[in-house]
Amino acid sequence: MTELPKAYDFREYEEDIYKVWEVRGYFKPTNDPNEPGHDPDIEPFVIVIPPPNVTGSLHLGHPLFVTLEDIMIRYHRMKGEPTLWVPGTDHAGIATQLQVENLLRSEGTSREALGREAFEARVWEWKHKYGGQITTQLRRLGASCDWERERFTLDEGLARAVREAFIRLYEDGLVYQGPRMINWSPGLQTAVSDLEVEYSEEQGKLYYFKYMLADGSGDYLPVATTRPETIPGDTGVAVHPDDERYQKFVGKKVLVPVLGRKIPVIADDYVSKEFGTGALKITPGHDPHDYEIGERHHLELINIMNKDATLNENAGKYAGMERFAARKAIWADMAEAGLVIKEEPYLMNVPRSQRGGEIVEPLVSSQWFVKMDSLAAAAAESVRKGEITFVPERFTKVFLNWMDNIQDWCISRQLWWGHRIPVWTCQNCHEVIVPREDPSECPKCGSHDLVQDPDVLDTWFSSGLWPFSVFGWPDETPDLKYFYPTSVMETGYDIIFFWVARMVMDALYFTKQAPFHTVYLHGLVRDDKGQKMSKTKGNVIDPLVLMNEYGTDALRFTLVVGSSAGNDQNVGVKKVEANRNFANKVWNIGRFVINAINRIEKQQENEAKLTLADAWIWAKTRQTVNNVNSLFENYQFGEAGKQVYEFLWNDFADWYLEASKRQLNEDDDRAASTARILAEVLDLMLRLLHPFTPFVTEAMWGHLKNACQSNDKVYTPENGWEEHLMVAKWPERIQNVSWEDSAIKDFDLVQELVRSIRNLRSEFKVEPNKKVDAILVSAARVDFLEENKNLLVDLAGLNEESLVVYAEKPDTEGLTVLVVEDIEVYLNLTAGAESELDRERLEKELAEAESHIARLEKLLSSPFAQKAPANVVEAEREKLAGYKSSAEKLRERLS
RNA sequence: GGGCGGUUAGCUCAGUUGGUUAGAGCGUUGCGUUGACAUCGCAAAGGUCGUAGGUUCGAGUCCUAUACCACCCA
Repeated sequence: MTELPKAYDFREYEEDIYKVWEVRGYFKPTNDPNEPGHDPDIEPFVIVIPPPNVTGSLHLGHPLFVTLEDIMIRYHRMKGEPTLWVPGTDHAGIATQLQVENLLRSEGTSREALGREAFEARVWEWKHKYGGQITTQLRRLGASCDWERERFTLDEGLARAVREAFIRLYEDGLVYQGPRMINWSPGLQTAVSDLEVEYSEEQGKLYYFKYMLADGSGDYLPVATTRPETIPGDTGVAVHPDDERYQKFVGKKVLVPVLGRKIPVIADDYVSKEFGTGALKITPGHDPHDYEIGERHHLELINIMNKDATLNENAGKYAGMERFAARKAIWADMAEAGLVIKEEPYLMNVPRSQRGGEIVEPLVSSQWFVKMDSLAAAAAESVRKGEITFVPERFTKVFLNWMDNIQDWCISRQLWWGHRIPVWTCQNCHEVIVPREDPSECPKCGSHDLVQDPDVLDTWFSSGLWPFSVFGWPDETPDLKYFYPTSVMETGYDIIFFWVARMVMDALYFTKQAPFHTVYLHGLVRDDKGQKMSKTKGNVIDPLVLMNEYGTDALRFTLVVGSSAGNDQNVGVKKVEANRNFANKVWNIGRFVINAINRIEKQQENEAKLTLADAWIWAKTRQTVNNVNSLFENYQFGEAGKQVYEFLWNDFADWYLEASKRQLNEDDDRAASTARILAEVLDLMLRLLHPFTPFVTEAMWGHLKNACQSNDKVYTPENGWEEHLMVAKWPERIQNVSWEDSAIKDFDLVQELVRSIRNLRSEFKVEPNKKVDAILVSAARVDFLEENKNLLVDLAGLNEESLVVYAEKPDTEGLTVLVVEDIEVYLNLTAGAESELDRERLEKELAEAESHIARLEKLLSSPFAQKAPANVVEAEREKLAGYKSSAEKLRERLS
């Protein structure tokens, strides 16, 4: 039997343990529908991974979601359910394309130079080279996913699903193409969806100028705008219908500055009388609100901008100028023409691209859209009916609010990396073909001159299908039949619209079922000061560095424990370090228990009556097991982990292990019984803790199992030892036994006595290893004290030989007293007895007791005594009695 | 403009059926090599639970108002 090292070294275990799990096939679901003997009636637990960006690098969000999902998966697996976690990655159209384009740039070439096909090949090459990185890192995190079912949003099967989905939507009239106002990203040269635009408040200017009447009267309408460069696109000026100032202008024509084009003045209640001058220039081609007003009033729509955000020929002399240069030029010309009134500083909402941050340009462009209203209505209904619930619950409202105000979704992207839109146009007869197989000729005219739409689909279009496409949809595969719908969708609240919403809509539409019954949303990870982590701030903590330094378990535990669902959390290195220490604590508890097991020589012959410590730790164990079960059922993983942590450290290690040391040296039956309790409690706790910190628990459990098996006199779990902890049985709730409450109450008293004695020793500067002579006095608790005086001897450092218990107070001359409820403890503290210090201490204690007595007497004479539940009142009465007897003893001593 | 979350110890945060002296980790202070653990142990200091009302026998927890911070939607 080799001695275990004093400290847990995660490097020794993590990699090997993960390999063993995988080789043993533990990541694969039991009751696999593709294997013989499959029982379709057993309900599986299934999670599909929120696929990380295939070229992305690991950040702290990954360990967070991996840990949460792994916790759920391991918990259900240990409960014996068929459990499947499908891993995979996302092709992330824009992000990936940009990365490869950067690479090409460094090679002095570009995607345009390569051409579409060569570029795509290049991206695949990149994907094969770096795509594995992220999944390797997920493995390091301990993710127990079924790697044989790993998918990629751009793999062949998913491409089929995407095409099928597109075609069905098209055939049902839910996908359409047409010119609409969209968000254009000039740098990326693609349309983006509304969700990919972020608005940031920035200091800008409000420009006031004159819209001269076309009748030559010299009268003008004062107008304010934040974007003078769009003036050439103006096709109207709007005022509020009730605005007396401007009513006389409505219906007249005004002249577009510099260009001199005549445009109408219209009345519309969209205009706010208070904003600016109360008159609004309308540019239907370059502002979403103006677009709507333009539609209402049939205003002309003029596009003045090129795709690269320079102005075009419709802007007259400004053609070719970049948008912000044009702003200056136009304003200068207007000033010269005497049209400028004033400028004032103005805080404006600037639309910026979520990726890259450049200013997005609203403009009209022909794109593909998904019609959302019916899809959204179905999704909202499903949630309202309770088919899908959110954790935390408050996101239900967020979700429904979005669904109720849905806009059509722009799904085409002018990129080369992604699912190509499966639409061909016959160049001969202009027939539009949306086929399931790539066409070679036009079904209408037979022409072979077919051209496919050059655009690709928004990545989220394929992500939305993920919960069923990963199982082979549209085919009715065994996996789809058995594992779909899935159970829980776990992801960050920041993609509730991007992803969760789309999944729900797609699933209801294509599979007629909600894709999962529960959505668990986690918060964002921030640095230890609550700042968003970003490379520019330099406050990014690399998870790999943390794992290398402190171990995976420490990182996992940190991210889950001490945070709650849906709330952001701050993570600092210190916390991870503290949890590394916890892993070490678990390890050393294990070493102690194993050592105890190894020293047992004789099997337990007679039932040893439980000691107070035994009864107490068992009661606490049961409480912990039951609490953790409830917490898991309510998705309160952080609190569950914390409870195990506190039990192991504060109850088991600090108290029971200490108490067990003597018991292990008593007679054979007692020793064997104690070792059994140690082993059983540790076994249970390792099981409870395993989903959180899978490595150290698996490692220690293996050692525990070995020790128990090589000394099977001691302990064997009810159902025997499983192969590995990962597939061991989860501890279900344990029934309460009658003696638990009194065991807890009694041990609490012991703890209080021990703490008081320790405090007093510390106050009187008694050497830690000095045994103190003591006398215990209590009329009512002689038996209790006799039975448990060993605990006081061991835990409080009393002198065993001289310790005596009395019912009646003997001569205690020269001894220092402390009082806990009706128990007096007289200690022989040579330095202290009868001193001023001692007196002061007793007076302080008396004062404290008296203040409690006053407080409780007041409480108990208030309506509380009648109205509060009996047990609550009783508890207060007992406290009062305790304080009263303490006070009495103290007063006696002081007199 | 609408909505949501937060405000608890020096710092970072827990605290889900309201139960009566409010918890943890880190930090601080003092003591410590008792064969599980110095990646540790024992102890100490430290909080009118943002503010003001209300409901209640009882409020960190429920309600109303309000301040500040953060976020989401428009």
